[in-house]
Parts: sequence; structure tokens; C-alpha cells
Amino acid sequence: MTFGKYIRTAREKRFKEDRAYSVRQVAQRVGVEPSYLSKIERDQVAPPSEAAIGRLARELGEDPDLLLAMAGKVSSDVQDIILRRPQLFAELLRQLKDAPDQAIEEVAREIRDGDW
Amino acid sequence: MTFGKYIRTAREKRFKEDRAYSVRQVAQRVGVEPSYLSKIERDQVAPPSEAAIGRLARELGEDPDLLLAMAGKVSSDVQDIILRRPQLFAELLRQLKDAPDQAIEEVAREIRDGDW
DNA sequence: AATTGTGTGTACTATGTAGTACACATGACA
DNA sequence: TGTCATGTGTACTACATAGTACACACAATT
Repeated sequence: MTFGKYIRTAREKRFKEDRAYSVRQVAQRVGVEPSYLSKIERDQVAPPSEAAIGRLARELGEDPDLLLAMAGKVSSDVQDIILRRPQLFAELLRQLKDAPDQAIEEVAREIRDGDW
Repeated sequence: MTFGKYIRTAREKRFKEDRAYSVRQVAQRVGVEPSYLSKIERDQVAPPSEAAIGRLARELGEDPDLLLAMAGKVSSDVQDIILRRPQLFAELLRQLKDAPDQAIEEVAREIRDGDW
């Protein structure tokens, strides 16, 4: 599933029940030109900027991290976390590369429960 | 410490003991124009591409992850790891944001010792 | 039958990225 | 004293990013 198709599907789903989710109206609320959103949805142009993706996600009730990933981007707040301790986090992530989802969730839970 | 100053310092350190570490020669081995490397070292231009930073790191015996971070970039192999499971890793990293280095190292070690 | 809403095609633009090419000035040195 | 290595200034370029502006065609509405 491409970024564009995903957005189109998500918007059309909402459009079916609420006429306020036309290309034009969504574009206006998101702050881009309708023709641009149209092109985005048909993958005729590259996905928009992180900021625009964030506004789209909010508008359509989708997960920003997922949308960004479909656009091939990592959210800048996550990037900043890595940039502060690049060696540490790079090593950790390479270590976790092939770990099952469950193991990663467990690690996150351990940390959240603050056992340090 | 900026990217440029760091590179200049690292290169000059090697130059003092080995004449092969002049701007010109390093530039040639790294595959960029000498004037470009000169500008990079004086922070007169933005840091080079990830690929060029990688070659510089190898040439000067520096850590690529550290150099990339000074350039404000996260290495693309680490990005790719995140992009495969964006929600999972984004959550984990936000969780680990303020964790002490030691805790992160410990997590990495646990994973490395394969307890999953 | 005229208006409104719908998506889209075409053309254009500003800024950023990642450099190259070449000339120049200075100091070492043989 | 001419040549060589050293770093650097200036000018230019190709491509990517992130869009805008406006016109057009079609369908539904009133």
C-alpha cells in the first residue's frame, strides 16, 4: 500500500458518511491546494512534508508515525532522540532489528515501569 | 563542536604525523573536490551527504554514527530498521528518551544475549 | 438551464542539497 | 629562483523538495 492510496482510502471512507471529507475541504483544512492533495492521493507526486503529513494524520484520525513511515520518513522528534546519543541508540536498534514485536514491546514496558 | 571543526581537528591531528592527510589528498581519497572539503571543514557549507560522511569516517578512523549525528542525520540503515515497524520503535524510543545511558546499554545487552 | 461541488491537468516557482571546476595566494624547499 | 604543495575564493550546476495558481470537465442540485 502506497502513501497516496492509503490516504485516498482513508479519506473516501470518511467521505461516504460525511461530505466534509472531499478533496477540496480536506485540503483546505490541512492547508494545501486541492490539486496538490489530489496528486498526492494518486501518487503522482512524492508524499508531502512531515508537517503536512502530521496535519493530514490529525485530520483523518490516522497514526502519524505510520503515515510518516509510508512516506519513508522518521518523525523528527524520534530522530532528535537518536541524535542526542547516536552511538547508543544506533547500537540498540541494530540489536533489535530482528527481535520479535513482543520482545520490543516488553522492553518498552520494562522501561515505562521505570526499573532504572 | 560543529561537524566541520570536528573533521578539521581530526584531519589535522593525522596530518601532523602523516603528510598524506592534507586537504587535497584526503579529498581525493574520499572522492570530493579539495575546495569542497575545505569549505566543509570551515562550516562554510552544510555537511556532505551520508555516503560522503561514511567515506570520511572510514578515511579518518572516526565513528560514522557520531559524524552523521553531528551532521544532523541518522544513518539510513537505522532509519530502515525503524521504518519497518514505525509505531513499535517510535514508542520505544520515546520511552527511552530520558533513560540513563546505563539503562539503554543494559537493554541492548539483554537483547544481545538473546533472551527472547 | 444555471449554479455548485467534485476531482484533476498543466504550468510554474522558490528553496535546499550536494556538489564541480578552476583560478589564486602563500609558504616550503631544492 | 623556479617549482611544488598547501588551502581557499568565486562561479556555476544538476537535481530534489514542496509546494502554488488557475483552468478545465463532469456530475449533481435547485
